[in-house]
Amino acid sequence: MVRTPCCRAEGLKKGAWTQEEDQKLIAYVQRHGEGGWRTLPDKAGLKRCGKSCRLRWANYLRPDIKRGEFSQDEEDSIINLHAIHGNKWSAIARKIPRRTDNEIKNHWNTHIKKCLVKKGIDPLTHKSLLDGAGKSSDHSAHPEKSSVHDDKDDQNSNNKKLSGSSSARFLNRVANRFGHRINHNVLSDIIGSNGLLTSHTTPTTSVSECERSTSSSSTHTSSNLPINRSITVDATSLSSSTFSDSPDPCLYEEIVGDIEDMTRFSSRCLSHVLSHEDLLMSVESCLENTSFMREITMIFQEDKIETTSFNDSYVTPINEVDDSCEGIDNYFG
DNA sequence: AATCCATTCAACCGCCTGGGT
DNA sequence: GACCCAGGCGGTTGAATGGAT
Repeated sequence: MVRTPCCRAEGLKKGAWTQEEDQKLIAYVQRHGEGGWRTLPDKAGLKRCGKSCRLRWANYLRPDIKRGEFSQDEEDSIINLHAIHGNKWSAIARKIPRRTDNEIKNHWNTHIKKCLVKKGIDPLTHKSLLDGAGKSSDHSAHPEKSSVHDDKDDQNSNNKKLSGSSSARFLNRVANRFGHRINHNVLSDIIGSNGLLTSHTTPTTSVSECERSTSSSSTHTSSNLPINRSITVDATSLSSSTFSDSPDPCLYEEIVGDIEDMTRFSSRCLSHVLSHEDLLMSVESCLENTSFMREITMIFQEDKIETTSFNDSYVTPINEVDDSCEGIDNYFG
């Protein structure tokens, strides 16, 4: 059977919508509601593709759409959400009231991206472009400008200790996933550490500042590590096709039960990972564009684990690594 | 005034996903 | 399970616009 095309090619209008077309579409949707886009053009007397109608309505004609310039708060939110979701514009749009994904996407590409670059921040990874310099990205220089995930209270409340067993479980899963790519000794050393970990969340770079000032960026500095790094987890942009192997059923229940601990652990652990030059070399391909973190997040997603708490702590500053993570610290010297 | 160039953003395109059968 | 369909999504395009020369 031949699949019917989404719209008849012949006689369909393209390009900018006229006022008359808009009125027809608005009138039809108001009368019949949204949906049935494929048949809508005929019924509404429009010579447009159904997709085009849906897009026009969703991005322009819907009454609850706010147009015009983005506020500082909105831009901040977009940057923060982009750090979490990546280019998942619809996911971002859902959290920015009255803005469409298309509008946000455009604004990102035309304004925000440039601002971040101007500030020396990689818009893809949200990491400093001046990686290794550790100078202009001193977070402490602009503590008041940290608008994202600046939840110290959460930090405190999350500061409960991790059991070594949950750490091991998590890393077992990580090892299963990445064993083919990462030196096994590294992970086994970490697993063997049974390190007690605490969570740390940190603010990311202020978004709104980019337009006001380009004098400095506000990522984190480490007093004891040469390179400033923050970890950005793109939880939703992960492709489910990344992994073909199924979750380990033996570990599943325990992992679900320990998710909070594990998210904290993974965040801390990977801070170490990302802060260590030698390991960086060995897993260079994994770390490209923080794909390593993304894929680890994927483990949680695959297990249908609520990622809220993980997202809340998606950035972990290197300088907040505490001494309780003995095994990892020992490994990294 | 004419031309060129950069920027913006509405709209399009192709692919993917989920639901129904 | 295979297939179809509708809707949704992200990337890209290109017309419109404005500034620079």
